[in-house]
Amino acid sequence: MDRKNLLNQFLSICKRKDYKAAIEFQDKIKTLIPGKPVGRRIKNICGLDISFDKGSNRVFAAASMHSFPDLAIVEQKSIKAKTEFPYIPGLLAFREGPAIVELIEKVKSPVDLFIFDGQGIAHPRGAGIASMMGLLLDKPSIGCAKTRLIGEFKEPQNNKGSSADLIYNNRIVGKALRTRDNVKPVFVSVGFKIGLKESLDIILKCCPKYRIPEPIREAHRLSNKLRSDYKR
DNA sequence: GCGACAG
DNA sequence: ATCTTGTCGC
Repeated sequence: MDRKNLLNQFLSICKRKDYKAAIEFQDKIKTLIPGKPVGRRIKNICGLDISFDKGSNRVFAAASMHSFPDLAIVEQKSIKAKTEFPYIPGLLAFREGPAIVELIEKVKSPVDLFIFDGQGIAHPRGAGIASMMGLLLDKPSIGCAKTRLIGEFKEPQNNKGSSADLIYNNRIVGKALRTRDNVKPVFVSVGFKIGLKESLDIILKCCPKYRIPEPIREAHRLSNKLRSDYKR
């Protein structure tokens, strides 16, 4: 089963809203996750996020490309799309994935790394949205969620840069990372083809001023802007 | 059965 | 996630 087939299979499941197949798909691909880390130097980081329209199935996906480590905006793209899948904890990728795939086709700059607003391997089946999309798009990726999905952790120290292990099934699946002094930590986990230590380092460097990494924060702004502009 | 539960 | 005003704190 090559990448193209996996992607088509994934999109089919999303369209059919096949919850059972979705879970089986995650169990099947988790053997390919997190993949072997790519040592290549990271120059361009792409943050991704989606905003939703309250009463419809419309979604607004945005990508914000930043040079690294200076974090300058290199390119930004956003699209309007539709989603069939509802939000179900553990199956987020099936709701947001199709729009992400469509969006990525419009991004022209070379991507070295994706940062997703959600979990990587810190997931019940080791297949959070960052891991799944990293695999399907064949790009290194990091999961950076605002809240926890699974696992236990001890509160990290209150200063920026402090972190604590996120433990699940007796394994370290990620870290609760303080990206600013005295703010709630974010949950960082390996997505695809990158190590945890490097992930933490990168996320921290993407937060020179705010709790949320600049690429994701910017993508979030973009998707919300597209939504508000659309409603007029 | 009960509680938890990314966005 | 989205719906929303004021409000507490650096």
